[in-house]
Amino acid sequence: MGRSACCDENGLKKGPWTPEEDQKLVHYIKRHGHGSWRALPRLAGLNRCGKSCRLRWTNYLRPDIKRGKFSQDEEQTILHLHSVLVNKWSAIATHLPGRTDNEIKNFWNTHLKKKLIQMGIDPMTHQPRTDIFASLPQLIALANLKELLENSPHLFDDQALILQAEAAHLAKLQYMQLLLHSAASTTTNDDSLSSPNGIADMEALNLLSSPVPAHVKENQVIPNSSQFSVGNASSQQLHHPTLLPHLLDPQVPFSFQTSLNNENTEMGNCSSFTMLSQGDNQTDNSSSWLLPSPTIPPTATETSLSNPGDVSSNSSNNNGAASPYWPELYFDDSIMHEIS
DNA sequence: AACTACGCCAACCGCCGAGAA
DNA sequence: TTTCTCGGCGGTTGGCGTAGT
Repeated sequence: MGRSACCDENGLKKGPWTPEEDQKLVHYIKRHGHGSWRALPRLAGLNRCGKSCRLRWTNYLRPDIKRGKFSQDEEQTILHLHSVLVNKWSAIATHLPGRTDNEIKNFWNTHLKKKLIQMGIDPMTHQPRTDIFASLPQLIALANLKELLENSPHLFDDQALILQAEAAHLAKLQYMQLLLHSAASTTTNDDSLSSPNGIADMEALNLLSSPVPAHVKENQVIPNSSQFSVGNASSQQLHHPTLLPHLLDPQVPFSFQTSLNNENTEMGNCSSFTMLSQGDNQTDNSSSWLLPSPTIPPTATETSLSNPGDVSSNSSNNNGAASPYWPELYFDDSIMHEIS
């Protein structure tokens, strides 16, 4: 059970491989096979440890390695396999010919994990996150409306909507207050920020400062409208990954269009507005958000004393008990069906 | 143009299990 | 049974390139 001795040897070269070293390694393995990795460096004339040679060969020099960007199919495969196998990179790699475990691991850590976090999905469980951070992306999207309205007032003709965006912005501030309160009460005896979820939470916190994408201000339009509403108690809660990127991904342009078809809901009067996709000029099958009219916000004291669990329990409650002042997004069942 | 921050990814580190001595 | 070597694995690091200021 001892440690590999080769790593402890002194005088062996480390760091990036030179083309000459690559050539020596490839030439030797093509002629003799790798055989014993421990003996290989000496036989091949390399001043490296066997482990370094093995990694260089398996991760880079092997002739059957596929390089370049991951395809959509490969990405889906990784997501699926990771939901089953978790961080068993070598096992995942066996299902992706030409890809190494190292390459898949890097791709996961630099792309897919962040993508899932932005969608409000726990990258370890592949389930919607149920803690207070789970609804953060939605909240940010709402809060950013305020900036959108401020920067592009000509896009909107609904004074009530402006008030509602102001309310969403206030909610963002209160949410941050809650987070600070939560952090302050846990720093002394809690290592949540160093836990896997803590890291995700830190990344989620970074999203708080995400700006309104520039193209939004330019009133661009994107394909395929998406409809969802805010605060409609009878609708299905939004934890669907398909639409959030439209709100969060700067690569996905979108714009808004308001209309004054106020509706009475359990949340009070709602104004709808539409998220338009590129090339979508019609409003009959376009999509609307229903923003609840502002209500009296909880006081700072009430907010800071709130149990974060209350927020998440609201989030998981489809019976409409959610506080109107914690912005929550809901899908109508028909829309969920359309998406799926 | 210079500096900084950030993302990407090749390579390393340290642990583990299998199997040989 | 114990000890040791080896190959394999997942986590982490550090250097490089690029975007932003």
